[in-house]
Amino acid sequence: MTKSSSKTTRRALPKEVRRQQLVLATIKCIARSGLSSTTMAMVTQEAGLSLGIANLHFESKDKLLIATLEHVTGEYNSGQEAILKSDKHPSTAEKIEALLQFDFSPKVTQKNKMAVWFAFWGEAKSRPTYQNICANSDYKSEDAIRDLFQQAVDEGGYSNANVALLASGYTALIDGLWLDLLVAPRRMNRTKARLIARHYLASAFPNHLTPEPD
Amino acid sequence: MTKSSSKTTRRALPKEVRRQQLVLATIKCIARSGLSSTTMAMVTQEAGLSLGIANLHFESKDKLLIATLEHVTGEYNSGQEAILKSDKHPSTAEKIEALLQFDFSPKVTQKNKMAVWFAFWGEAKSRPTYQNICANSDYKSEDAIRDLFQQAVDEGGYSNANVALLASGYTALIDGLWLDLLVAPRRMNRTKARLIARHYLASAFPNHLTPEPD
Amino acid sequence: MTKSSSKTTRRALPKEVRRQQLVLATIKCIARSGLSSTTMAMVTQEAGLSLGIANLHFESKDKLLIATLEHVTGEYNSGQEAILKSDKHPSTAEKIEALLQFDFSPKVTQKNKMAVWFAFWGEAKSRPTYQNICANSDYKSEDAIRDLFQQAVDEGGYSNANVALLASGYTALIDGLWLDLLVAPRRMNRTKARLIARHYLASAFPNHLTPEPD
Amino acid sequence: MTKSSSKTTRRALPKEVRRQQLVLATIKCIARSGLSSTTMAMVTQEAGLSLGIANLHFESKDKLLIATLEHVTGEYNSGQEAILKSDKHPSTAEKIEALLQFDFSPKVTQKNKMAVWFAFWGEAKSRPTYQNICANSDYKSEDAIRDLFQQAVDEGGYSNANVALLASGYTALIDGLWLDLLVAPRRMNRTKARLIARHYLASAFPNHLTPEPD
DNA sequence: AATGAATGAGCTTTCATTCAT
DNA sequence: TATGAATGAAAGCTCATTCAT
Repeated sequence: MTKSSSKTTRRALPKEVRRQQLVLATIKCIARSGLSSTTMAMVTQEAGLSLGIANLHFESKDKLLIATLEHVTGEYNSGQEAILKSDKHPSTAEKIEALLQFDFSPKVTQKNKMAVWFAFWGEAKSRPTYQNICANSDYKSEDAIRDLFQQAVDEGGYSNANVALLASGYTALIDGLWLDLLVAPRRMNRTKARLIARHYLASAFPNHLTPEPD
Repeated sequence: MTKSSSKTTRRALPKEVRRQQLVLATIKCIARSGLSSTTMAMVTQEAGLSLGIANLHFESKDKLLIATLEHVTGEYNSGQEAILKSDKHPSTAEKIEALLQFDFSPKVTQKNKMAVWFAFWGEAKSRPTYQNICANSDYKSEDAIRDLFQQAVDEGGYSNANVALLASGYTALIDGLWLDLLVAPRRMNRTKARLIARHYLASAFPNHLTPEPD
Repeated sequence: MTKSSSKTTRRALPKEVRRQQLVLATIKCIARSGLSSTTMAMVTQEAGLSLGIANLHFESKDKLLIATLEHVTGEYNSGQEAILKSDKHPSTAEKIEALLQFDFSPKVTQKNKMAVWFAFWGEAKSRPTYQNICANSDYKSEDAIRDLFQQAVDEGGYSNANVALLASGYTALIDGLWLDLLVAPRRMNRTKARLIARHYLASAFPNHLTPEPD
Repeated sequence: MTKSSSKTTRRALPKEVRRQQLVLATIKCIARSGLSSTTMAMVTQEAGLSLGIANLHFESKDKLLIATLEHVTGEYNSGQEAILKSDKHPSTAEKIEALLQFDFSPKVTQKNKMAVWFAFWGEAKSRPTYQNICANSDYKSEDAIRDLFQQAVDEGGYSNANVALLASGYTALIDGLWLDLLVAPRRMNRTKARLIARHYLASAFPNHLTPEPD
């Protein structure tokens, strides 16, 4: 199972490659064993590297974990940003639709990634650093969504819509759906989750979105 | 306070009292330090008891943690059940209103309790025992909510409403709002969260609930 | 060699006894292996105890080492003080003689103790804590010696004697002789060292002391 | 500066130059951080060289440390020898005076050098190699001093002087004074130390030296 | 039923050494 | 010669668990 089975040579690789390698291994380990049970030995073995290397590239376990959290949140935020700015979805309606697809795409709702996400959230209360990273990611995402919703409101003439509240609500709903996807997979699945989210948006922006997918 | 006051009489109670004492101390410790940093020494000190006592009453740390999780989920589930069955809220509309009040009451959204909740959720993926307890609590709650929503639908003539979906959606939204309450307190507060949840319900059951509180 | 071979029972002993046990084991280990090569495992094994116990009683290796240094310096200082205050040596001349005996007594010039002494001196430059303890012990000793010398001067009419200089000189000479005893045992021995110190004192206080022992 | 300047010509020198560079860096590091905390990375960085180079030129850390100790002791011994053999100080009295100046010259009592000296002495008990180097240096120095003292005795008619004892005593006194200079700088300084040493010599060789400097 | 000193497996971290470049 | 990324043994420390009292 150990990634690189070619134990043959000890090859020096660019710093960024090693860091990436270790972060990915960390994600796997957290998903498999949980945050608190993940050890440096586990991570480095998963990466097919030696024990000492993680401290060489990250100085400490804590910094490796933070880098891992930042990787996951960063990936989400930039993915979301890419969609909202993309020319592929010129209209607001298309953007909302694309956001919905993105939020429940296999990449985003990958069990490994979500497990990492929630593992850190679980520790966030007692770890200001985690808390900040999580909160900032949330704020960023919510801000982007609010801008999008504002456009929809401007276009659609939804008279007394509270954009801020809608954005917060959508963000919370997404978080909750992910949680159920992870924790109660027997009752929740991607399709169902996406449908619930769609209903939420359709009820707010009926001119942009139908409650049922076409 | 630490020791049983009367030397002469020893009741059968103490056993359950000790367990309670330890569970409450565990909640405080998890909220303060996180799940992984909570030690037996911490918990017993917080409870004002001796180190050995936790093992005496719970056999192992793991069992104490499980008892703690069960305490928190049980408290929520029975609180919810009490409301839905109570004679104080005879009508469906009143029950929905009461549920909303309950889900964002100070007792339920207490930081300590929520921190415990999410701490375990964070580890759930890699810990089947936690996963089961969390999922079962969720299922139980969702079932109760679905029954309530079914009543509303039966009464209100909401033609093509998907009750299961609404219940899942409401449950997810609540979870997500709690998460934001804990993780992004700068942007989310109880009043706002309750309003978002109310909007969600009002849009599904317009005859039972207004989007804005009276 | 492990001290207590009776691995039989794990018996709780008074805190002070355990600390003493560990400090004595530390002295042996430092003497045998040097300061930097002394490990917690070594010390606890030497004491016939378990690995964890040192941290239980001293919190950290550093604190154990400091306690060890304090033990050694404290022992010397209190031994010296006992002599200078004792009624067994009423006259100044007798006190000087007793000091000389003490400074080269088997107990004080025990290889183990001296090894510890110098091990810490060697690290003192870069470790303020060690430096302070060593310096304070030195100052204390030198002060006591200066008082004694002052008495001798007052009695003996040594006209232009510089008491402070003599005390500093004697202290330095003692330190240097100990060093040679430890480092160059082929050329230095207790008898020779004591003779050198005696000459030093006799040359300063000819009325109190003869250059050769009687 | 780090690299040999001329690409074209490579001299035989560099090898010795590199060793020198590393030894000097080691001295600085030991003085700054202590013997046990000095790492290869530290030393090579201090020298402005790459990590691997120390092993290239010294095979192991231990050999580098030994070379460093030899450098420091060698420097002292050859400095002392130079004085005692020099034509600049033809008379015995002048030689004694010069020795005194040398032993407390800034170069010899440089904090860095003394720190190294005592760092190794501290480990000597448990490290035969260090012990030998230190002892041999001491012996060499003491022998040279004994020869000088013998001359003084021959010239000065100091009837029943024990030259060996005096030489050992002087050596010990010097060591002790250095120690105090390093460890208790608040009470000892070069001038005071030199005065104490001078008194010691003056009391043995009154015809060659006055107790107070001219 | 209660205590807390004692245990030791298991963790993170350090760092001398190696070796592909 | 020279480099510095990579290695992994060995260290200090933590803490769930045990058990004599």
